[in-house]
Amino acid sequence: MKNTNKAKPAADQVSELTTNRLSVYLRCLNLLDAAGATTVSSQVLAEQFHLNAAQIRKDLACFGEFGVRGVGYYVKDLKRHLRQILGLDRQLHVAVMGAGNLGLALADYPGFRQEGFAITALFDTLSAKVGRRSRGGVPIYDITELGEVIKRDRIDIAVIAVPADSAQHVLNMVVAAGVKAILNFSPETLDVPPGVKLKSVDLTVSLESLSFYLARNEAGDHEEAGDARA
Amino acid sequence: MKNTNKAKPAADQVSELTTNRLSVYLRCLNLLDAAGATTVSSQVLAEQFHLNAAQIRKDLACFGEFGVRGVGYYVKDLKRHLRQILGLDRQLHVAVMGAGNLGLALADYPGFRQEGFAITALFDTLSAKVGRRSRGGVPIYDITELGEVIKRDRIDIAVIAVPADSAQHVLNMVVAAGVKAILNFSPETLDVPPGVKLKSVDLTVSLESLSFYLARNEAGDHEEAGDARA
DNA sequence: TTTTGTGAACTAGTTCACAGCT
DNA sequence: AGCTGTGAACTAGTTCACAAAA
Repeated sequence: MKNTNKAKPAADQVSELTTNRLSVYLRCLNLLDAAGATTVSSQVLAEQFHLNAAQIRKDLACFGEFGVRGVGYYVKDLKRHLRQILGLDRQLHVAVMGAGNLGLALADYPGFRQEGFAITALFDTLSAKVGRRSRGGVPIYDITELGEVIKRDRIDIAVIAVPADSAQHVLNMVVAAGVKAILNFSPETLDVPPGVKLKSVDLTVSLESLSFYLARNEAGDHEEAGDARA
Repeated sequence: MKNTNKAKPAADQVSELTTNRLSVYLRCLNLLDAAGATTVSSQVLAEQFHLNAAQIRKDLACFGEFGVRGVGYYVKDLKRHLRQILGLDRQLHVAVMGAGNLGLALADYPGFRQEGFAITALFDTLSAKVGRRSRGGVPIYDITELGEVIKRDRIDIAVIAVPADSAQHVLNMVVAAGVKAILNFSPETLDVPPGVKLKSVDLTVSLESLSFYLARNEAGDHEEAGDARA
């Protein structure tokens, strides 16, 4: 019954919600480690962000038995395991498509570099931008050089930050160049071939959901906001 | 049983997943309207983005009966309803906290202006930035002017794009100034008082979930990628 | 006939509660 | 005693399938 050191049997079918939380756990462990903690219980971890202790244990249980009963989890140990599970134990190379405001900001975003991602290339079609660099020093290439640069820099992940009307076209290009994982910021429903993972961040949807909340709560403003019932 | 023209009985308890989809529906309807379509069925709408027709009907049913049996939905009509439900029938004022790369990019992001949001203020602590403007013309104020400007510009939504270590502090300030809805881009677990809505976009988590996918699929590369089983 | 609106069935995700290690 | 790992119970979300309306 002991798993023979690799991953657990059911590990193929891990939900996206779980993997997102693993990222969050890792971030918290980095903090705890920096603060000098050697062990942490799921209880304490759960209180930090507003989460349930059983959920944390279940999430981790998908990948092995990392805890020690009566003690909790060894911070450094669990950190290492999470990094390995998330594939952060080697450097991943990232390219950003579109050197507009958003593309340039993402290319220089410190949060990406921090966890071991290397953003090594920006792409654009505007010849005025090609050949220059982002403030942080990421070179801007012409989109026609895509295939070549992606091979050379061994790009693992492409970030799409181009206008909506060219998003699908650009996606097709990076897929053709062999990229298997894409983070999309354009507000479009994009099609990807099987075997390629697409994750979308929709900024407009996020803002509009706040607008929805405000519209609802102004209507029922006489009620105590936040948890009005019936 | 007919709802008396306003919202449906159970409309208070609408899930976030549903409201996010409403945004997406609206975007699609804008496209259809521009393309000259007068009606659309849930079936057709569902095929556009990869979604289920029953789900679209259920989502809409939370707010009323907008469809016509045998016909579908009148595009202009449904569009107007969705705009009203999402609170986009009036202009919402947005302030961006943090005039770094990301804050400046968000302040000028065209997708926000498009659906009727007005980004009217940026805030920062660096005196070198204060008094200047973003490329798109949004003025940068000192954070000490926060309360005053938020009142004057009637800010409805604050976007947090400051470094992680000052995120909670900045959040407290905008809440104290009376803002009831916050879009957070910092990678922190933030606390908000009841009655304030916080929505977080975590860029690092998004990238790391792609990393996880890649790590998994390289391990089992012999298998047909995308839906490998057992 | 076509397509909505919706109860019923199903699937996924979360929380509880406790046996079993340390 | 303390805390993990996990089946069982529960809750939320999705899809099916069909009666009722145009």
